[in-house]
Amino acid sequence: MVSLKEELAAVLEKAVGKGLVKQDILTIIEVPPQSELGDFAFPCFKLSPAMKKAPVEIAKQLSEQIKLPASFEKVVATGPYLNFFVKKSSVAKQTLSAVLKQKEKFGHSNSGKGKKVMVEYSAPNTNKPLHVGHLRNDSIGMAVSNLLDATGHKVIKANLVNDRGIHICKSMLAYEKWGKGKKPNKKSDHFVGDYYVLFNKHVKENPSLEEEARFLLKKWENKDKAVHALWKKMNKWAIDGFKTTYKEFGSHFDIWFKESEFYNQAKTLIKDGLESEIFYENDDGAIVAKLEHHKLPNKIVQRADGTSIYITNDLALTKHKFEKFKLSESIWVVGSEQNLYFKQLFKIFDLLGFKWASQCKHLSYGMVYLPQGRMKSREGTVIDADDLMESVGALAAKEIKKRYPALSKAEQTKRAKAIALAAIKFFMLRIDEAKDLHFNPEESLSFEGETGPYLQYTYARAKSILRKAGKKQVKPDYKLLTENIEKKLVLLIYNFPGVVEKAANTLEPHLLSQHLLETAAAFNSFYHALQVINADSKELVATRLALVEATSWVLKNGLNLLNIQAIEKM
RNA sequence: GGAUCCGUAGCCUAGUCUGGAUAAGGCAUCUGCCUUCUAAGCAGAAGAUCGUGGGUUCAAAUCCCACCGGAUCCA
Repeated sequence: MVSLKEELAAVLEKAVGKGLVKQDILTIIEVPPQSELGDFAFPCFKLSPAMKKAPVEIAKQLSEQIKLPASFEKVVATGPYLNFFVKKSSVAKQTLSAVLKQKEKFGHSNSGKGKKVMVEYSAPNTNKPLHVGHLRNDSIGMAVSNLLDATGHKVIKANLVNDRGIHICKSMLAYEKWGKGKKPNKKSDHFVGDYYVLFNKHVKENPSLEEEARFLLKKWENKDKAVHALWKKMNKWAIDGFKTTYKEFGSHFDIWFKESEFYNQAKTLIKDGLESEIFYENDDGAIVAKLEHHKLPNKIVQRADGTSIYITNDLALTKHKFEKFKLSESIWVVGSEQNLYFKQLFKIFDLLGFKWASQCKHLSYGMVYLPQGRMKSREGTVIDADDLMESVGALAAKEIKKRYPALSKAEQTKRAKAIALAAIKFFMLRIDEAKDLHFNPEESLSFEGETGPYLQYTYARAKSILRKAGKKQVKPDYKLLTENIEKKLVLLIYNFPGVVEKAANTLEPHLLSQHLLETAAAFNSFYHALQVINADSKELVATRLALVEATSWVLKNGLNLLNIQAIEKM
């Protein structure tokens, strides 16, 4: 389907002649600030020098000469702008009939033409439970995966568990000292996390605990049997706990990697790097990647004692990813504090000559802050993921009870869960991924205004109309959609696939979030201004029902792409 | 010390990549609207030196430079 914009650009190219080609014109065409002005606009300033005329006159002249494209009904010169109006009925027919035919899920999974992409997200540490930061990470990771999937790519969702290192040793040490033999008496990842907090509490009085933890890590390095047994036991507790949280939140993974499995697996890479003089050996024996000529600080890739650090494991894991899974692209959903790290990592891949180096992308997102500042898990000042879901769920349940006291307990719980998750996820996905997010547990999660529940509510309203209307007897007549608000809705529905495409290409789910808010707002205005079931004629009822159905389809599919459930009743 | 990101009404954000018409929403405040399809909604009022200063341009929230403030990372 040729887009309206392209149709317009083709005609403008002919009318304007020389200077500008279609590609230029496409970037110049814009949407006027008020819909009354028109649906598309062409500012004539750029033509002024070549035509040696004032933009206002050019607009006037073009408005008289131009031959309108088939989908357009009117062109008006407003000052220096050429404003075009689309033919409502034909766009409505085109858009709505196309949407209504697509009863199924939006998009075309695995069309075969797309890329094979791995999206790595979440990346928990096994010394503590998941917190709001992970929820932002997971929300973005899932949304991006869904967007890529819907736009024809094969997506592999991966979770890299950071299951080794000094942080785990701290939890292990505290457990050895103050919890030895105890079994989890609460959610098992929380049980493990408590010992991490306990360690950090005691280390203030007793700094030698740091030394003991390092000693434990040494023993782990040396494959001490008892230490490995404890490590495995506590990691299992942690990961079992994560799995419950993921299930509740709706995070899915196709594959799990563990950092420990790639620990010290980069020996060949290190050797190659040394031979090709991309790496060099420091005086103390540490291996360093020479990046200073590439406007980056040098990066240690292996410690003086020969042990791996995080980047060493990433070197090995990434090579494994691309080779084993034959990826065309790999995306890391990781916080912005790692921006430099990923620049260095990708530059090292590039220098080592991996041709997939250019297909590595860091989807950087802003940090989540609490009113008291940065979260510090060592001090326990974090918003726990499980606690948050539970408290928002309780809040949602209260709201439901207020509205529908007679509703069954089971239905109440079901709805409360869906609404709470929508509130949390949409809060994470509404804003630009790159921006830091200041999270205030008391104020941040509302069910009103620009929220997930608002979108769910709008969907439920639309579905309610469709339920009450029953079966249509008459065919829609798209010429009957004459109101401005109807036209606005049609154009928003029309734009939905394009927005999804762009959000997928730029890895910016918030573009979709914003579009859904606009669509919902337009639908609610429509809902209040005009009657559907009680409209003047049978034909108008049928036509508006088609509009309602198409809107509900956009909302449902849009929400699902954001990994948010659309609920039929609310 | 160096690098990167951010700064838009009391608060939270969209718009910045790709410059274009009166800077667009939400929260909070105020006024209306439930005997018509779900009021978690709608309509309206009020609220902005787009951090500051300079530059480029017919045109700057948007591009460039400097500075201020905040965050992050590196040493």
